[in-house]
Amino acid sequence: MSTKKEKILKTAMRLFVENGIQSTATALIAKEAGVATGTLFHHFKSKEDLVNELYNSIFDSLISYQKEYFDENSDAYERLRQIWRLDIEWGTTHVEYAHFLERYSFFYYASESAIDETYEHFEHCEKTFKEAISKKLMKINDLEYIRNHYIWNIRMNIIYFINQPEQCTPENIDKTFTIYWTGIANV
Amino acid sequence: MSTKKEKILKTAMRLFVENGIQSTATALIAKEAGVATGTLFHHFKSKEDLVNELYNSIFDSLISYQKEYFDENSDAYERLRQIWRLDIEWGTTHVEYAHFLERYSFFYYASESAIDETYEHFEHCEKTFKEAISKKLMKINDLEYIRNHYIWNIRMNIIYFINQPEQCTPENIDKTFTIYWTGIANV
DNA sequence: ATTTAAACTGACTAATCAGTCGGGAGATGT
DNA sequence: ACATCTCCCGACTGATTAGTCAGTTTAAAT
Repeated sequence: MSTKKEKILKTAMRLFVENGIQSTATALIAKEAGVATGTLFHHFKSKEDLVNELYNSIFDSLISYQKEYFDENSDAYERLRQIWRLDIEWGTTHVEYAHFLERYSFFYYASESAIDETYEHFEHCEKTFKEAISKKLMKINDLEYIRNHYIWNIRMNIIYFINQPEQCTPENIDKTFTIYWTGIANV
Repeated sequence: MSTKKEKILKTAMRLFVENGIQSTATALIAKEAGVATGTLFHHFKSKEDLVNELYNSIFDSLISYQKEYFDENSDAYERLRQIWRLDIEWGTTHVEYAHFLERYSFFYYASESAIDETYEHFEHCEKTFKEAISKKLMKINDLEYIRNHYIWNIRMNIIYFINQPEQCTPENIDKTFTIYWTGIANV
């Protein structure tokens, strides 16, 4: 990939996180990246295209991080605990990515569930949720609820740990999962 | 208040919720409200002014709803249970307001904690959180965490119940609070 | 050395935006 | 009858935006 394209992507992400996607002008991205506006539109056919390419690369980073460390051969509780930890680890070590995902999900905030769609592609999450439902492991057996509840709590914890990095220890991450699980688990 | 001003406020809220605050043009608000653009800027000195006036009126609605039913003379657990229920009741019976608050908090998304500031004025929440900390009622004794955890879970539940209105019964609202409390409560 | 294609440039355009302004309509007070 | 006020109008302005285009540079291929 050309150096200029990389610079555009990097600068765009920084500006999107700093000022929001809508309020970042393509001309500013080009200027701060040290290229002409024409160059930006040579590599990306539109601003939306640039935004989506950024999103896809970030989403790939998250997925590949998960895939690398995820162990399918464990029970539902352990799998949820793993994904929880991996998500928070990834978010707190890729701060700009995590912030971009928050921005992006709002950029495409059409319906209320759009925020969740960001994460919906995790089949291993969905599978685990469905197993939890069929085994009645949780106090509520609505997939929609379980999904939202899990994702929102992870997002909340990522933002918390980013803001309080000295609190971000394996023990504390595990503690937050215990809070989650103790609440949702049946009996 | 003049009829036209009311119409502008009502139309603006609808469009802000539908398409976002930034992507709603003042000219469109005026057109859909059936007034001239000059009339809009006669009643509001700027678009930001209009947005803030909307926010204040919605926030007042939430506060007065809380004040009406809130009982200060109960223990921390009971007070959190009350606020939880009142927030969700208010959100699910004022759907457009709830959505506007989500939009607004993102409109002013400067730092990551800006979303929380939406609710920060609830002194009765803060007081209860501090009591919970001093009495060690919760697994975590960081005010920042307790606040975020509580607010994010309420927001999540409001959006869930708005999307699944048939689930929105007093029993289910209480069930969601039990999930919250069972998780966060100490031992 | 010549051709070819991709990367790159930046002035430019058409559209859109928040906000202005000069004036009209109607009500109230004197 | 006159003055004054608020409400209201909509054409207009200046700034900003995403995206274009005609032409230049660079580098690899023949």
